[in-house]
Amino acid sequence: MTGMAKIAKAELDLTTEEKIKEAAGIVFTKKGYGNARTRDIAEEAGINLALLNYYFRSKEKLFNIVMAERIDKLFGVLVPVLNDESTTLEEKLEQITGNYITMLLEHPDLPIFVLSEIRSNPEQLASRLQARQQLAESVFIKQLKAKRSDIHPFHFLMNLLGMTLFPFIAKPVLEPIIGGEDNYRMIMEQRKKLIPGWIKMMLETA
Amino acid sequence: MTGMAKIAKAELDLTTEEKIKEAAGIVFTKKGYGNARTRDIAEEAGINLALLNYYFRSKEKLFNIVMAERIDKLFGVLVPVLNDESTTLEEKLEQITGNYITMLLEHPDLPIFVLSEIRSNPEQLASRLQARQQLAESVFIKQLKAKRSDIHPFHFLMNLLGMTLFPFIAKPVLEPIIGGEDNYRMIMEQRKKLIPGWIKMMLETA
DNA sequence: AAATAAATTAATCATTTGATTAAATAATTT
DNA sequence: AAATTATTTAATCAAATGATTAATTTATTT
Repeated sequence: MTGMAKIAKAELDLTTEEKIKEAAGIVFTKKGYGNARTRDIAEEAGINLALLNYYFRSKEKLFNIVMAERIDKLFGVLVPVLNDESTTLEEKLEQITGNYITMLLEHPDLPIFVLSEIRSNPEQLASRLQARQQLAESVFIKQLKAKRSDIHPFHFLMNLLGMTLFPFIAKPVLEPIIGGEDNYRMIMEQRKKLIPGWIKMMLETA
Repeated sequence: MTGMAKIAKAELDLTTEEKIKEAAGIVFTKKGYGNARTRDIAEEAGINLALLNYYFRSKEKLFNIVMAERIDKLFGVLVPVLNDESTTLEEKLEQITGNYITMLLEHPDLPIFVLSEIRSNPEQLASRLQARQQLAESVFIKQLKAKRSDIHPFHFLMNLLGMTLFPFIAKPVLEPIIGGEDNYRMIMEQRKKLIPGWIKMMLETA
């Protein structure tokens, strides 16, 4: 009612459209496209179901918007680093691992969401990743080749991403085994330094 | 019509129940529970839709049977090796990587299927993995601790599984980048020897 | 062979679910 | 303020979908 409140409200609250998109992100990410109900999303957003279609036309269109954002988020950590001419290979390793682990501790089910939706709908989504040539000719790959010409550079990329992302992909299985959220987080923090070290080791040892 | 044909048919063909289970495995694995239609499964199996419910009562019961089999298949590669008192740590590394890669080249979407269904339904499924204590006290973990007491043994487990499983989880993204199925398979065959070597390196280098 | 049980099918049901409509309310423009 | 446009809601629709039923065919038992 007061000016204060008005301003606070304007800053804190999201528009209806944003609320729906936020809710859709939560529900789609948790349940996947097929298991998500538009009614779940409407409820999560605290809006009437019809509004979802008013703003986004259909479940599929809403999903595509959410998915595009998630793909950007997941690959946005990687792509800029890969083509940075100004950093060494070692710096790139540290950046990629550090950036990913920091981001994924906040959004742990991002990788499994993106990858499992790509699997269940390869035509639509895999095409959106025009990484192809882009990655193969990246600075990062060239740096790897220069360091170890005897082993295909993709091996090291797989190792880096596997060691970094897999613990999040398998989190529902690993976390209880490790002994809860705090231990899990601690282990992941340790890996920010450990993984780049291990990759360097692989690159240097004959 | 001939005796020959009869015998061949009896040996090659599956019972209706088995056909449905096979088809359910294919459809559920490709699409996930939510995106799979019981009609898809019936069609894949070449049977009438009603037969699915005649044999399995419901989509959910059928899914649980398929999922239990898949969980067994995915963890069956790991668990027996982990508790083998008769093999060295190094032998275990080779067995786990070799067994997994061989199996996953035939069933590449097994890990993402199991892990993404666990994510979208943690209560039901995560409980089925009573690995907890079992894994933490396994021979494998003890051998890791004995070799490197300064680093939590789960780090090495994550590395082993991450490097081995992640390339399959991300296959839809990686395979096109690598340059098709043949190249992908070749890289994976190389990793059977490379991964155990890298893990040994991590364990030995100070 | 007759009777009984098991397997299969076509048709249908009931619910869920994505989407729409028409009316009501709120905001903006004239 | 009146008119217009944008937003929101309750009610409803139509299609998809999991499941069932009753009848038919096939296999097994008596």
